Amino acid sequence: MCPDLIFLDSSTLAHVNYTPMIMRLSDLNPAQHDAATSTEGPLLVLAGAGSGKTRVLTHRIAHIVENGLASPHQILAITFTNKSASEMKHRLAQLCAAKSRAMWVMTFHAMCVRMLRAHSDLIGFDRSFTIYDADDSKRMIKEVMKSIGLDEKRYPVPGIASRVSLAKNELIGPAELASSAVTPIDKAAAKVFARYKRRMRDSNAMDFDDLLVETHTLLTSCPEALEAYQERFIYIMVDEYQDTNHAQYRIVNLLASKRRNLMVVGDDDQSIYSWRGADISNILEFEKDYPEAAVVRLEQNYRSSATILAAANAVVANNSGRKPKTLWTANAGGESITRYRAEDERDEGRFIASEIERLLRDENRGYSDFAIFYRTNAQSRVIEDALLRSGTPYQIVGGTKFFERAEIRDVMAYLKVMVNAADEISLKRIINKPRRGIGKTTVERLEAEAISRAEPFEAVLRRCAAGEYGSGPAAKVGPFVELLDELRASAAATLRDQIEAAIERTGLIGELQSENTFESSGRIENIREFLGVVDEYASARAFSEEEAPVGLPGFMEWLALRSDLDSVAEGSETVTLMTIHTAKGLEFPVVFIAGLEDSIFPHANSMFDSSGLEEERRLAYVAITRARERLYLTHARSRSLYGTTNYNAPSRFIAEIPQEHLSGGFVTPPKTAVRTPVAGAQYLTGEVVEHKVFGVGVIVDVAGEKVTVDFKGLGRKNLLKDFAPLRKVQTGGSD
DNA sequence: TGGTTTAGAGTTTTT
DNA sequence: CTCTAAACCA
Repeated sequence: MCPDLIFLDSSTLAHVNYTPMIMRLSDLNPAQHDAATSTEGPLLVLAGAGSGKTRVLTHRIAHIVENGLASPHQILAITFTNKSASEMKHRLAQLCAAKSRAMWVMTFHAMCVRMLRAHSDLIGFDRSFTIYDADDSKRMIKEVMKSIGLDEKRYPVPGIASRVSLAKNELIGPAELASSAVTPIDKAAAKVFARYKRRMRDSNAMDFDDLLVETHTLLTSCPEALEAYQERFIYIMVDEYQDTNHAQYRIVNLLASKRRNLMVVGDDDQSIYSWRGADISNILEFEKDYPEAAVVRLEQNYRSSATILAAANAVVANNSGRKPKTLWTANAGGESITRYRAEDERDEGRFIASEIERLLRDENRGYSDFAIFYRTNAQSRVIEDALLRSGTPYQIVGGTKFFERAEIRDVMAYLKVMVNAADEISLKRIINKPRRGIGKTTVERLEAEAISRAEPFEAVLRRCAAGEYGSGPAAKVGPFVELLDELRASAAATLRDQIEAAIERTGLIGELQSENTFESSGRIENIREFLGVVDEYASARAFSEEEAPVGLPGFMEWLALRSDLDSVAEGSETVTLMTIHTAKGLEFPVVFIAGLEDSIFPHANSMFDSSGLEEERRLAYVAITRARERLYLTHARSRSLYGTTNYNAPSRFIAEIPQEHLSGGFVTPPKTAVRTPVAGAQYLTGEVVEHKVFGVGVIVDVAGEKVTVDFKGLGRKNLLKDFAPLRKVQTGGSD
């Protein structure tokens, strides 16, 4: 997908000459070599940050194949992200060429989907089941709550959803959750869970958690299936083991229990997803589960300067219950860490922007050398603002997501309904999009009818279209049902043609065109961009496995399991902004960690219990260890958040770094760094402009100092008209 | 039914 | 402060 990316996380690249096509175990240090060649029996690899674990994993797999210990299709390597899966695949392709194709190198969820599709009949789902994302899942929970009369005010949907999700991650079912429920909200969650489960099954849909739960069910209730996989996978490897939840842990154990050639790689100090059900004890207690396990520690860090590593070590040393390990490096001491105490968050942004400009000049660096991390997304705004003022090109990773846009979700809902007629949530989403006069009351009546008849929603729609509920609704619903039939019957030469024709036929674009506003033209643009995603899929699929489903169902599966992170444009010369969670697994020469204040980082909600605080500390450890050469820690004396100003103490994590590694504290930013603003420009709504970072966009609104610009593919941005690096574009259209 | 207004909520989010 | 979603009115 992004060939340039292959080595991005290759922490070892700096010291080893990587030679494609030739596997050289001699390139590994003794511990790495040990981990790569200890193939028989269980193995726990404790891999510190930047210690070359991906390198070990790929060399180990290559070693297994080269020595004929197993053939490629008998190897299973599980990762957490698509990004690390594709990185590993690329590296394997270079190490052992075509043989890597038959291997299962994929995420947990992708593995589950593959198993579930192969055996869907055994677990009572149709092969064409839909994967619901968090938004679909929340809608379903909402519907369930409405149907049993639970008040959303008293029982907030996110609270119910997270309880259900955590239960699933623990492999706890509705009945068990009900029996352990004490508080009203827990009782409500258990009630919702039971019905949710039923409705999901009726809709032939699974959410992300269900993929794990159902796979576990499959493997425990169908011994033949389990045995087949146990026989097949001679060697199993799991990356980021510290982030496995209980369901994942059980699935791995089931698969590995026969041959016991299980290698898990992880770092307990980098466990930062416990709030999502990740269970750190899975790694801490691996040796209890597998008493015969060998343990290898990768303790040499190849990434960071000695100073940065010392700071990271010092911070994380304050946590208790860690696996004992000391990360060391042969790298030079390097620059001391710069601490900057800003007056407020604007000053903080200004400092970061000016330091970037200074290093760019004095150290001859490029923009892509820099990354800015923050604890919460809300912090990015002010930093963006400062970067815009200084004319620094940047990209935000995470943030507003293309696939969360309403118009994209609408298109996807149509496609889901085409694949899976039982998908009620998607059906309800599109029933009145574009507007066809089917309002809330009609939908509610049809829904009640569906429940009382115990029929699928679409069946009731067909009754309605046939006139069972009068001619008025029939006239509205009839054309919709016809549309569905047509979409499902459509045949086209290519997937792209099929989807393009479907979008056209739905009338979504037609409605947006008749709106004829700048916003609607942006939405049309987004829908067109969606077709680009189809092409992206086609090319991604072109050089991957043949076992995966093809056509529209294959595309929908790929869409459901992909993430926005996959499409991050890494080749571009920009500063990168992201949350610390997103930064895990990446590295940059220069790193800024912003907002190091108590109640921001550590976050107020996690500050007052020790497990929460320890996870925040691990987050700090992850953030610090992303830096190769230079590290900046910034905090602000005052910070306004949600309209109120707070005075936060500097983060306790700063105090945990030995003073000899810190410099500054009161660095004054040079004022000269701020670029001359392009003051005085007048913009009118509808004008086309070009932005240094965001590209071409249309002015949607002008209000005082601010202009709102709708950028192609990026959506709307509020910019300061006198500072933003904007330039008027002569032509009328933005194609 | 559909547009407008107002009320409330706002850590982190690999899939 | 700023975005989203439910209530409200035409």
